[in-house]
Amino acid sequence: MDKKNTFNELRQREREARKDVIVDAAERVFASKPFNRVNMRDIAREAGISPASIYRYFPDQQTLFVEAFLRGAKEMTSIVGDIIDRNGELCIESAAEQLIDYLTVNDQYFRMMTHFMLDASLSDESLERLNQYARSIIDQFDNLFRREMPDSNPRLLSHAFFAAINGILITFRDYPGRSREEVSCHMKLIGRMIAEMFKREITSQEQKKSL
Amino acid sequence: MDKKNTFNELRQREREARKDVIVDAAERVFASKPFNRVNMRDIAREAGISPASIYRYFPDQQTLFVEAFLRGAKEMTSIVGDIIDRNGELCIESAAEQLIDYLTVNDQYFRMMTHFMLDASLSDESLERLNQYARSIIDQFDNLFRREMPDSNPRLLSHAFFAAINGILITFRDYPGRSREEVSCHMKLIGRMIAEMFKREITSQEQKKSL
DNA sequence: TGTACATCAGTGAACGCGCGTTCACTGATGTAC
DNA sequence: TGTACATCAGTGAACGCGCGTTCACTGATGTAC
Repeated sequence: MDKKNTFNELRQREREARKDVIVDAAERVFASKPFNRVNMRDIAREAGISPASIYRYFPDQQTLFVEAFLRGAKEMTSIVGDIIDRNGELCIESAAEQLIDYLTVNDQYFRMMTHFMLDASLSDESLERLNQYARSIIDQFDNLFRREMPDSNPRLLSHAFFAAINGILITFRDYPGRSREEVSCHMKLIGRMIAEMFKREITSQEQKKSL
Repeated sequence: MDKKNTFNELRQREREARKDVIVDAAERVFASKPFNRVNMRDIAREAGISPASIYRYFPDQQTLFVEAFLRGAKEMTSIVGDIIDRNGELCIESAAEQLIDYLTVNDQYFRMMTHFMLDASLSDESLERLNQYARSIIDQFDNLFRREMPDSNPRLLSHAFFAAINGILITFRDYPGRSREEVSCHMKLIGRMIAEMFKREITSQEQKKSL
């Protein structure tokens, strides 16, 4: 009985490992071409298996895509966390700048996120997983703001900041007739500007409280 | 010779009128279902013609879609202009709020805009037309800001404001588990908050200048 | 140790659907003589 | 006024492609007796 369990566990683990191979392949494909042109055959080719095999591990495309997104997104979260921690001295400007920088260079996940936000008709489960993720990102921003205004609820600020950063990336991403470098520079400029406004907002809120 | 010209002109005008019928139909379809599920057969049905007929007036789908977008977008521009003019007393907050309101209710064009910004691989001509449009919208924001800070260049502020509004709409549009009403309310709250920050930014810039 | 059977990974080929677009054709209207 | 011809709108049907997904099958490995 004991043995049987270990056997099953092993087999289960192997199965998970093979699932991972597919998700890894998916991530690589997403990194290599625009999200909306990635298909199952691409991923199968990258993983070195037949398209049909994918369906042994994932019920449908959407589930795989969300899985791959969340995998990469976890890295994104931790980097966002690092950026925020590294800027301990109320340097919201530099946090904004670094965030924009990171999301410009590694834009696959950002693209996927916007896709899920705008076009996708997701299953309830996928939706729930994605929302959980969005919340975890916004939590990070909470940390950023709470350091500067303890005993306040920074949730609204976090929402606004998150939305503003999203807006900058989406709006200027494909700025026509500019090099990638120039666009990035412009986005960071705007980002810094908005971050300054948030900083001022915080000090103003703190002043009000101390009255 | 004279007669011939008038004849040709007439025919040309009739042709334009029929083109309009198609664009009108397209607009109605876009209003009735999510942008990414609209197809040529839908539009043909709505216009009461066969799909093949559309190709007598438009070389391809993209051209028609951009045409339809720009048609509706013109209305959007003029409404944005009205909102800005109506809020002559530096009421950026209320401008933001009304903008968000309008773009939430008439969300077709906003959806199309994000589509063009993110997914579309457009022809140079379409791209140019869309950029011209984006510039005209940003010009409107310039007007909003320039009233409060004459002799300054508000372009960066306009960019930032435009991006922030976009970000709010995209980020919270499909907020899970909330009614349309609640979502709209939340977006307007965030919008007002950000608008206040912009107001403070303006007065701060003006103070600096007067030193 | 051998045999019959179950389980599961993996696959090539095909299914099926959506959809942009084109083809070959009809019918109406204008034009030249 | 009639006739031959050109032009153009409009269309039903089909083409062609992409792509998610399923089918029917093979082959390997484990299990029961």
